[in-house]
Amino acid sequence: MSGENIRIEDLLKECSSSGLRRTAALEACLRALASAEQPMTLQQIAASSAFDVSCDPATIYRLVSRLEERRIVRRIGFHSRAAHYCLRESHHQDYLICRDCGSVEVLDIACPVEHLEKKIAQESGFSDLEHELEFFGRCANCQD
Amino acid sequence: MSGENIRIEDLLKECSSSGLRRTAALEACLRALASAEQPMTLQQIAASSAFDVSCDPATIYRLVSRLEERRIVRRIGFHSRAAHYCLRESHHQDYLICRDCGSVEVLDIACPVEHLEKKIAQESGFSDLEHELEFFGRCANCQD
DNA sequence: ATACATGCAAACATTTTGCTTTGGC
DNA sequence: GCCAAAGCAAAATGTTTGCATGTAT
Repeated sequence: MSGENIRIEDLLKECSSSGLRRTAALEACLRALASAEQPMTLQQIAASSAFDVSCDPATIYRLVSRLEERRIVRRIGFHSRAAHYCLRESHHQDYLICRDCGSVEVLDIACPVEHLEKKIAQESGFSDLEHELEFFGRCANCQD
Repeated sequence: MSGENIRIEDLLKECSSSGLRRTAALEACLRALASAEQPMTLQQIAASSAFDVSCDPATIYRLVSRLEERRIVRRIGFHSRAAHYCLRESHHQDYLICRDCGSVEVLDIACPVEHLEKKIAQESGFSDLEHELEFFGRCANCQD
């Protein structure tokens, strides 16, 4: 777990140097996100066992928004009503989602889209390009 | 425009044979979707000039839901609060979205993910797999 | 001491449902 | 005539903002 702690510490430093204050809610938020195996909704963050302070939903909303602006977290759409968030890992992840039960699996594949990104950036004039790739289907459990 | 009409007619036949009734709202809905160059929200469908009857938002919601179940339309997440929908074209489309102004461009690229889909289906046990690929960035106009 | 962060409450946008009436088959 | 579709209204859900108070720097 000390590796985890170091990771949180690094993230907190990044937050501080980008102007955020080191509050209990911020730490809890980062811990929750770091401990998750999948992208989480704001509700899931609040309910996470790693989120050990009580705080208002609006606070989590604002925290995660600030983290997103600073590109410390990444927002992911999926198809649920609520947005999902995850720490922006060094390597990009794609997802496999069940249309019926909503389960999410991380696809740790070599994403075939990376090289396209540069080409699209050039042709379109867009900057700061990134992509989101999801596969939707029906999982084994839901096929009956 | 007669090509368009034939296309709508085909879609209506498909709807009928899958149990939907041919109502004015259904026709208007299909026309709106067929005339759009981009995926639309339910509101945009209602506001489309091709949507020439007045009808309740709940009706459009239910219509589009039925069309989605029948896989006549495809739902797309983007990152806006409202879901977007488009007719399920024969060929798959990917998108380029501006994080700032929300503009959407259709990327008519040869999508490099198609072949992955089968592999993922096999390994995961998922069925009816399809994917969604979006690029997010900042468009030329918003870079200042 | 000064901003930034939080809690609380309320507004908002969109989706979703229940129930009655209408209209396609 | 029967059952699906539409209209209307209301609930549910999740996001977003305003303002007073608290707290990290």
